[in-house]
Amino acid sequence: MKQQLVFKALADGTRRDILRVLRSGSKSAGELSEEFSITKASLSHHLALLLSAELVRRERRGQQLIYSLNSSVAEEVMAILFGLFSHKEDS
Amino acid sequence: MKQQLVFKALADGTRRDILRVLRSGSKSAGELSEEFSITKASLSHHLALLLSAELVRRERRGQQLIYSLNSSVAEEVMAILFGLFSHKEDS
DNA sequence: TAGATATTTAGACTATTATCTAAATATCTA
DNA sequence: TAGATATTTAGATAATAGTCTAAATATCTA
Repeated sequence: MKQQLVFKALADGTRRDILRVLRSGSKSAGELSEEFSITKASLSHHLALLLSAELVRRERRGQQLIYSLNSSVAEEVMAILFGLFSHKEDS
Repeated sequence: MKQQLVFKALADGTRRDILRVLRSGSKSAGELSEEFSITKASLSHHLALLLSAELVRRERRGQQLIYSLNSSVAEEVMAILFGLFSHKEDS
């Protein structure tokens, strides 16, 4: 996991919102775009960043590209946060 | 806690490094600056962002300003990540 | 209180990022 | 295969962010 990519990806509110929307189930790019007031092109840009951070997965279903959460990376992020904030002598 | 401030603060590698350095104990701005190759002014800028996100605390000791971790915010961040990545029907 | 030390603030510059429109690519179906 | 649909990519633009130097502020001490 590339730490810098993950934290940059999480830094944007729209991208965090995308993750929240995907909590209720996988969605195509088009379905996702209905939830946001930005253009499909901008949304695609955000999805590309989430993908490169491996926070979401993508698979093609016919003409559609379906996006879904990749929860395993969340666990890694939390492990890093534990590392950032736990005092050294504590553990 | 202001989510946007926290995630923006964590998005920069230097700031994450500052948090890591502070794991081994509180440090003054000057002591911190010895660990980094940027100017004191730039470091001060990063510390201001970490402060505004409440990821660190600051107290004055004479001429020095001492910075230390604020671990409780880390727990909040992790709770948010759980929220972002856990599937809705799971819980 | 004057000078030294510690740190921040102000202002400028450059790089990165979020957004848009227009064009390109991929897939399906008649 | 032509046209329609779904999505991404390219290129441009405006806002944001990281860094620097120089100046300002706060505290200590002789």
